[in-house]
Amino acid sequence: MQRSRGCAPGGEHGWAAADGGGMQLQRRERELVAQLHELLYPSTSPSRSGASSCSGLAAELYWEHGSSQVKATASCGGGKRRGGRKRAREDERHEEGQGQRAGAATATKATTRCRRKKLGTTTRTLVTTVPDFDGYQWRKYGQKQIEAAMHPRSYYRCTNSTNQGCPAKRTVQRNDDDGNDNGRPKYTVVYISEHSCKSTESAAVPVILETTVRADTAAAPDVDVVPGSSSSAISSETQSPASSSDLTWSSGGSEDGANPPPRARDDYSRLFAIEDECWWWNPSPAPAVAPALLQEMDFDGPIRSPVHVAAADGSWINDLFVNEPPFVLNSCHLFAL
DNA sequence: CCAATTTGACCAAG
DNA sequence: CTTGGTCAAATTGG
Repeated sequence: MQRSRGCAPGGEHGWAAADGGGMQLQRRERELVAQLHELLYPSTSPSRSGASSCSGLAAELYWEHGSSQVKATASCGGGKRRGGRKRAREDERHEEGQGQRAGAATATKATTRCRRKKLGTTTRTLVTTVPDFDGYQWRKYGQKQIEAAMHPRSYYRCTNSTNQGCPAKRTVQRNDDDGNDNGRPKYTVVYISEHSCKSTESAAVPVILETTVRADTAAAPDVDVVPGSSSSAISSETQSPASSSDLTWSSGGSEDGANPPPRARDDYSRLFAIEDECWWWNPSPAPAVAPALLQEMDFDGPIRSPVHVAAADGSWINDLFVNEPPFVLNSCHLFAL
């Protein structure tokens, strides 16, 4: 199984695909993201000065640890549609008889299949407007309409699951309540298990996610890491055009993140400055795409976010997901301390 | 032609 | 029984 056409990291949702030869862009993206990572969480490496902006990520990032209850909403298969059809399982059943039902044939499946969440697995929940942007490559293996949710839930697993047996999985659901009143649907992304795969060319660098996970050790000392007992959240007002450093952190058990944590907020407020602004990735004059126009885009599914990182010297290094048109939804500026 | 997505069936946990 | 998670054939885009 080779990925000659691999999509950009996490890019398998609908319209995200269709990369031409953006391998380089992709790589670049990873680098930038890695930088971002460092800027945000200089835990292991000394922080560097400089500013970065990651569009899309802007919106909101709620993190929860442990087996938290996800609210739902999804990434329907709105984008590109490839295939899908009925499966003649019934026929199989007939041929094989009942034996298969609970017997032999099931054996193989039974071993691999793991219904529901395992108790031991780690789960992290993220609420964002750009569910695709996590630096990993995922392969969709299912979609399900959840009862309580308006939108279906998409199931992804790491593309290296087969190669390296990476257990990492994730589900993406579009929130129904957050509404599109502002053209930016949010998605709840639940990450199950951690990546055991080595990031090769096809696999992007573990970005924000991993970092955030480590919030317990370095990034957010305040945050309790006990699974299910705490959660941290970053939220930003994506609508206010100039609401920079409008962040809300929550470390309580509330899923909404209503409790403004102690100092975490302070620290991160300085790190984050989110603005509802659009950046064009191309240094060269890009088509004047009105921000407003962007909001009108109809996102049926998760979107991949472009990355904009500022160089230390002040110049902007813009990077966009491969094959993406020169525009972004919004951006978040990250200012390193 | 290959590989990723779609999508309904399957099936175990609650 | 209900519901959510997974499988895998079919399908299609590149």
